[in-house]
Amino acid sequence: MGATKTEHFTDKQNTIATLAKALGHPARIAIVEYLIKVDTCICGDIVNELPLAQPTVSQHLKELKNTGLIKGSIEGNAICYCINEKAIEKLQTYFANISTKLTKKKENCC
Amino acid sequence: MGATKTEHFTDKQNTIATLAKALGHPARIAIVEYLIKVDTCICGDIVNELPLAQPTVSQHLKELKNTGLIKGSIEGNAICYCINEKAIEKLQTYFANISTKLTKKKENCC
DNA sequence: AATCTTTATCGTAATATTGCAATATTAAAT
DNA sequence: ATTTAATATTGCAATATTACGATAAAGATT
Repeated sequence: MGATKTEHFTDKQNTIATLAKALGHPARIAIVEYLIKVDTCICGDIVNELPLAQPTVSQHLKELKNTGLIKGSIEGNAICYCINEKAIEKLQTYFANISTKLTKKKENCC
Repeated sequence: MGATKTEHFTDKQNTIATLAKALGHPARIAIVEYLIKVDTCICGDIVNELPLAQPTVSQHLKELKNTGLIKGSIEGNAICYCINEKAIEKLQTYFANISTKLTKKKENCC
């Protein structure tokens, strides 16, 4: 035990959960926010932006990349990371949808 | 080590990360979706809706409650759970905001 | 070629999460 | 008062996550 039982849930549920999980750490939120702030892909100084050791940052970047939230391409001896807009859009759409459903909710609630 | 270093990040970053983390499991996504689907707070059969043992579900519900994503009130010998719209709204607003920022992005990107 | 810079990987320790059986709790029903 | 039903808590095993020092890899600079 200890491993998530993904097989019992729908693909969509697993996808959203995976994306949410990837953003479930303040460092990774900070990375995503930084990439949006700099508004470009010419990066290479993400480590200096975070209050964590370089291997830790590298690990968080890897995780964001694995879930598809960011993209990275080699650019000389630096690596150019940037947001994957499609992944963010998935989350945006998801929460917009359930938010809409909630506003249509009857008032028979606590 | 092993514990998240929340103290180095902003309150907002920690808040969003906590909410995202709570939704970072398909079972908890399924619970939230179910609560939205039934469109009411008269609950009491969440356990039967999920492919997990009762203690496991109870644990997931506790986690959602701790992060403020759902509310629960005792109603006889059943417990009435429902969505906390404000928490969902926080996420919705957050992703809508960064999504907007992304569309305004220059095209100097990979 | 030797060195510097940047990022990744390995190894490891500390902590957290997931899942469930067993048990407890609490209120309703008999 | 006993039983039933619904949910919570405890205890524990398996696994995952977080963090970082040490080291490796690879292109840039000198």
